[in-house]
Amino acid sequence: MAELPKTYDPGTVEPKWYAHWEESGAFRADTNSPKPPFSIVIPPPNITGILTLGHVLNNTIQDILARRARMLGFEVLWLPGTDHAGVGTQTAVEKHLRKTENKTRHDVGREDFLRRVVDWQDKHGGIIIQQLKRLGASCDWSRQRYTFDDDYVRAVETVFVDLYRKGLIYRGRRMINWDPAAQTALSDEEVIAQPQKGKLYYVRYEIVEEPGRFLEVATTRPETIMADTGVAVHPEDPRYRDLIGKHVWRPLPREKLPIVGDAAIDPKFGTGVLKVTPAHDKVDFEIGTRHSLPVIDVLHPDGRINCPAVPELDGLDRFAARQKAAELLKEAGLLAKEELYENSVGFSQRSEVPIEPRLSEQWFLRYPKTKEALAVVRDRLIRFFPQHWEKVYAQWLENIQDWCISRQIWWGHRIPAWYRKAQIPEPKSQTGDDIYVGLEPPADSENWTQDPDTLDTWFSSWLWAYETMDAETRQKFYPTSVLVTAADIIFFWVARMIIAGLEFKPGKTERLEDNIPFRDVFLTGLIRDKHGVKMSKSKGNSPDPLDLIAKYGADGLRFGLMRIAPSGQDFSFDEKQIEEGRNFATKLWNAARFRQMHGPSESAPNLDEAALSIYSIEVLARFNELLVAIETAYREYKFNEAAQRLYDFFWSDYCDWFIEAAKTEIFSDDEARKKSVLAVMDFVLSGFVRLLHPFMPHITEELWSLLGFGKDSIQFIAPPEPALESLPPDRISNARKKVAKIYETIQAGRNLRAISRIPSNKKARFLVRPSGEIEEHELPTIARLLNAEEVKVDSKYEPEAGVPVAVTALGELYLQMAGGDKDAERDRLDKEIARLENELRTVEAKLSNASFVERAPAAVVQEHRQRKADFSDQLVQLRQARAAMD
RNA sequence: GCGCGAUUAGCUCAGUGGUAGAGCGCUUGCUUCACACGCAAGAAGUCGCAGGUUCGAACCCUGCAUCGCGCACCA
Repeated sequence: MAELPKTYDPGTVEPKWYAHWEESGAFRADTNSPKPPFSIVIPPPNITGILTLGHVLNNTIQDILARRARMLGFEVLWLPGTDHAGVGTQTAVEKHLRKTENKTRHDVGREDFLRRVVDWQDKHGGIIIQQLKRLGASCDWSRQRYTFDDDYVRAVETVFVDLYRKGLIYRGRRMINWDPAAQTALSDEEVIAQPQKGKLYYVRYEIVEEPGRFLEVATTRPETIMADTGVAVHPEDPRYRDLIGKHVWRPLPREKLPIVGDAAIDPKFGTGVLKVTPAHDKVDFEIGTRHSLPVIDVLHPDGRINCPAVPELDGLDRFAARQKAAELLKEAGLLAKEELYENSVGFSQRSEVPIEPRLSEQWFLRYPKTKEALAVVRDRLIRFFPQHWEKVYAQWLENIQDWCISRQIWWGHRIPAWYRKAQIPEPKSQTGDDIYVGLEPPADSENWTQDPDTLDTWFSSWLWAYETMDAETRQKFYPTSVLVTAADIIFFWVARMIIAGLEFKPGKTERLEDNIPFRDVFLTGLIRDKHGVKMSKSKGNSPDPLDLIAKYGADGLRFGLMRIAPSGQDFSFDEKQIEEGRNFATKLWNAARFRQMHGPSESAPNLDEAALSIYSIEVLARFNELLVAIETAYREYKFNEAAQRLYDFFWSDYCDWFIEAAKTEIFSDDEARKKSVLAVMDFVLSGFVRLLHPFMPHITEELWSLLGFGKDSIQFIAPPEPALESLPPDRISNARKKVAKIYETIQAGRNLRAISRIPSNKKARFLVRPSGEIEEHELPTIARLLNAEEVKVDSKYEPEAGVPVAVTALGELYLQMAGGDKDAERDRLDKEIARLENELRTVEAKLSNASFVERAPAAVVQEHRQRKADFSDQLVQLRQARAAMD
C-alpha cells in the first residue's frame, strides 16, 4: 500500500474518481435488475444555463439520496436532462442578435432565427451537464433527456391533441397577462406582484346631461382614458345613484360614455367612481361585459400607445404617455389633483417589466383531476417535506384558474393547430371546420396555416416525470421515489406533474398509487447571501460554484452546504462554511494517514470483544448512536442534521478523544492491545467513510481504495452494522461510566493547567487523591491526555496551601507546581465555591417543592437528588482545600 | 385582508416539557511523535415582547411586534 501524501488534493482526486465511475457504468440503471427500484428525475436545468448554488444544493441532495440508495442495495435511476426554457433561451439569443447584428428576430425571420437558437443551444448547451459532473452527480448519463428530443416533442403534441379532443384545451378570447417586453402572453404564475410607487390622478369627467357638473374619477393609469367605454359607481352610493343611466364626456378623445351602476365598485376607494377600461383591466372587462360596454384596445403589443385620435399620445411608450396624458388633462383643466400613491403592480417574472392585462385570443387548459390531485396529497399518497407546503399546494389547487398555455415566441413546441387561411391572422372562433388540431398537418395543407404560437415551457415540463422514460424503464422505475426541488416551483411544476400523472396514467396499472409521479417531495429552501438577500445573477451576489469547487473541492462544497442548509428553509450562504467542509475533508484525510502510519488496515477487522479497551467500547457505542441518528435523519430528509452528526462524531468522538486515548496502546509494546485498538480504528474508519460517502463521494472512495477496505468501489458497499452486539450491556455501561469519569477529570485537569498558565508545550505533574478506586493501568492514558509527566495517586496526600485543585469524578485532582500563586488560587476557589453553592441552592429549591417531588417523573427527581449529592460532596472538598490555605 | 414560515451567543444554525448547545468569529496558551485547513482552555445568551397552562416553558396555548414568503385586493 502506498503511503498517503501529506495533504489531500481534491483537484486531482475528484476528477479521477468521477471518470472511473462513469467508465465503470456505476451510475447506469438496469431495468432487468432484481434489486428493488429507487428513482429520481432531475429538475431539468435550462439547456444553456450555468450552475448556480441553488443547483448545487438541489443536486447534492439528489446525489446523496441516490448514493445512499445504491449502498442500501437499490437499483438506482437518477435520470438527468435539460429544459429548452422557451422564453429564457429566446431572450438570450435575441439579446445576442441585437448586440452583434443590431437585428430583431423579425428582421431575420422565424426559420433563420430558430436556426440561430439551435446554434446557440449547441454552443452553450451542456455546460451545466459538465458542471454537474464536476460536482459528483451520479446521474445515469446514458439516459440524458431534453425537452426538445424528437419523441419528447411528439409526446407534448400528443397530449395537446388529446386534451383538445377531451374538450379540456380550448381557444378563446380572454383577459391574459401580456408581457410587452417579451411580447407574449404569460400564465398567472409567471406574474409577480410588486409594490410600485406612483400617482393617483383625479380626473374630471363632465356630465353630459348636466353641463357644469363633473364626476371625479381616481386612476393610476390616465394613459388608458382613450380606452374608457364607461364610468361605474356603486348602485347604492347616495352620492351618485341619481346619475346611473346618464352619461359623461370622456376627455381624451371627447366622447359620450354611459354611467353604470355595478356592485364591484368600492364606494370608499378614491372618489367611488371607476373609469371602465375593458381592454386593459380584468375587473373592468368583467364590468364591461355585464353592461355590454364596447372594448377599445389602445396599446400596441410592445406597450406603445395605439390611438391616432390623440396624436399627442399616439406612439408613445405607456409610461411616457402616462405623464403626457396627465399634462394634457391638466391643460384642459380636467385634472383635479394628483397624489403620491403606492399600489401593487404585476411584473413579468422573466422580463421584469410590468405586465399589461390584455384581451387576447389564446389557448387555455381547463385543469383536469384537480380534486384527485388534492386528494393524493391530503391522503398522503404523496408526502411533502416539510409538510407545511402541503397547505400551500392545496390553496393553489382550490383556487385554480384555467392555464394560458400559448406563447407568442418562436422557441418552443409549436402548437399543433391549423386554421383555414381565411382565418389568419386572428381567427375569432374555434368552432366549426375552421380549426384543425392534430399530430399531422391537415390533408389539404395548402389551405391551412399552422398556429404560429408555441407552448408554455411548463406544458412540456409537466410530463417530465414519465415521458423521460421508455416503457421498460417506466415498468421498473415509475412512479419515482422522490422529487427534490425548490419550493418556488410547487405551482409551476410539482402540482402540474401530479395532475399530468393522474390524467395520463402512465403507470403499470390503473391504480392510483402507480400513477402518481413521485411518492415524496422534498422542497429545498432558497439560498440567500450573508445579508439575507436572495441570490441572483443580476445582483452579482452569487458566487460561482466552480470557483468554490476549485478552492475547496466538490466534496468540501457539498458537505459545507449540507451542514448549513436547514431542512426546507431559506438560509444564508457564507463561504466560511464551505471552508469548514474543506477542513473536514483534510481532517478525515489526516486521521486516515495516522492510521496508515501504523501498518496496513484490515478490510474485515476482527473486533475481539474480550480485548476491547474502555475507550474502544466508548467510541464504538457512540458509533452505534451515530448509525441510529443518521438513519432517522435520512427518513426525515434532515440532511443538515446528518452532516452535523457525521462531523461531530468524527472530529470530536473519534479524533479528539478516541485517537488521543488510543495512542497509549499504539505507542506501547503490548502487541495484543495495539492490535485491538488498530482493529477498532479500522472498524470505525471503514464504517465512517461508508456513512459519509453520499455526502463526500470522492474522498471516501479514495480512502476506501487507499486503505484497502475493499477491492470494489465503495458505491455498492452496504452501510455499516452496529458494533458491540454480543457484548453484555452492563459491561458496556460500566466502561462508558468509567470513561465519562476519566474524560471529565481530564477536562478539569486541562482547565487547571490553563488557569495556572502552564504552556501547552510544558509537561505538568498531577496528583489525585481518589474518591474511589483508580486502576493503575488507566494512569498512562490520563497522563497522556493531560500532557503530564506523571499522574500520581496518593490517598493520604495533604496539599500545601496554594496548590491548585479541582474536584472531579475520580477525586481531588492537584496540579503540582514549583511555587503556586496563593492569591490567585484562593480567588479561584472562592469563585468555584460560590458557583457550586448557587447550583446547589437551585437544586435544593426544586427538591423542597412538594409539587415537584410528587408530580415530576421519578427519574427526574432522582436525577436532581443525585446532583444535590454531587454538589454537596464537591463543596465539602473545595471548602476543605480552601480552609487549608488560611 | 387571509394563510405560511422565522425570531436562541457578534455571525450561521441545532435544540418537541426537566442543569441553554455546535461551528465560525473573539480572548489565552501551544508548530506536543495525523492534521496550524490543527490542538487545548476560556469569555460570551433577560431563548423577540406580554399574558396563560404546568410542580416546571426556548419548547404547549393566546395576543402582539419585527422580518420574509405565498394568495387575494389594488380605481
